[in-house]
Amino acid sequence: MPAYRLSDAPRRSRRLSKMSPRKYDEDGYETFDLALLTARYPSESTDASYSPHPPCPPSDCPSPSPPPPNERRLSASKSRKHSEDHIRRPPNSFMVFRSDFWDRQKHNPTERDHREISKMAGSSWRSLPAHMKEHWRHRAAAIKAEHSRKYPDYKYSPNPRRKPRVQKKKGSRSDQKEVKRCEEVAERLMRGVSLEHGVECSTSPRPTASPAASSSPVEVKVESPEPSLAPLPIESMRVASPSFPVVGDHFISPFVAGDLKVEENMELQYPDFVKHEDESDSSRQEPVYVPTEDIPVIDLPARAIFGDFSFVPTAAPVLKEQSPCSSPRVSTPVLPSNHEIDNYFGCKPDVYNLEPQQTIFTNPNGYTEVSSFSGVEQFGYATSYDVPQPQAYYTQVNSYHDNLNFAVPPTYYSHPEVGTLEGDSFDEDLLRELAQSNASYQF
DNA sequence: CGGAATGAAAC
DNA sequence: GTTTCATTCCG
Repeated sequence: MPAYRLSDAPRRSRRLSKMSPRKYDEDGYETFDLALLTARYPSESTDASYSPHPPCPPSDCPSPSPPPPNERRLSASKSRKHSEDHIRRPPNSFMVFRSDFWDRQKHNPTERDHREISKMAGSSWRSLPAHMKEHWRHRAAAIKAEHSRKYPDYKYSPNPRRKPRVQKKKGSRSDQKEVKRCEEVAERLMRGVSLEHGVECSTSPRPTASPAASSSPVEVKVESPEPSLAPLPIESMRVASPSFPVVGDHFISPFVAGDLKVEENMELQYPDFVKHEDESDSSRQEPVYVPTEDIPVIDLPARAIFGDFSFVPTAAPVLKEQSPCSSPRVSTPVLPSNHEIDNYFGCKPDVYNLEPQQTIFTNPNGYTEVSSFSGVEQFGYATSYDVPQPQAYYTQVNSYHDNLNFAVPPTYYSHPEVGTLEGDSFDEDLLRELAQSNASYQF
């Protein structure tokens, strides 16, 4: 049974993240369709980078098996890696994080040397709040789950050990001082400190194989007016893209720009949303910090759990000016209108425009997610503010990653036993039956 | 192609 | 405990 609500604290509407869609260049990301339930993969990726494992419908794609053992044996790791049938390991949480870390900066990088990028990512990682690390672990777990689905026979089989005895020095994962300094730089990045002052973590000269080389310090260049890396006062913090800002425990999306004044007991909330077709609309209001208690408590029905999948029907919130919602096709949760949702949550919830092949599902960790398709962010991020049906809403509650509450049009409920609308196997009656047999599900 | 990070999985 | 390899791309 998936852990869903981790906290007993009241659910409050809060939206801390609205990252722009990201594309993953490599397998495991871009092709991460998690087509547990639905059929089609994207026809093609628009991304210039090519996935070595092109998308392919599960039905058409014989489940890949690991390369023949002998072939694996004789190839060097490099050629093996590049061989067509080599199946890469799923990335661990840090690798996913690092990819994201780079993704945020690559369009406007202050540092191009990936040895430094890695150092900064490492620093950021170590300073990441636990719940955010959990977020990345959860993403890695989902990627891994998809990897297993795609390659059921995959087994990690590293090359035979070549250097039996090159003992890495204890401190060689970086010299302690260097770590510290880099952490300071990374912290600035993480907090979204504007980089306009030329803060950079200039690398030590290229490290040689000699362990002594690792002791060369990281030089931190900070041009005036900031002479040092003294911690920034939070109240004057400037959040700028590209950044990965964290305020206290909270993740703030990079698109949040401007001076934010943050005080204790305040949390980020988006203002009443004004329809913007265009992100560059200058009238767009920035999110503001408000007292926590001012954020309306959300009282949502319990999550329905169907075996491996679960859904949270978002009941129509009680609004002052309640109006009928979009009409569901079957007896499913009544979806509030966009306007109602905006009012209710005090902000624009992220909206997913689900493609036919997309679906809502609960991943092995018990988190609700939207399956991905090519070129579009797969987890928890808005893909659009336009809301043609079908659509799904979610708001973030209590933390960045957990307690996602979805409202999904009935046609997009999916279940292994029920199927999805996409397939012909979608069985509304069975869905209804399952739903009714589950006391926690409320229509 | 090494390297820089962290972590999973295999020895 | 030690090694490889996941990501990324500059030097």
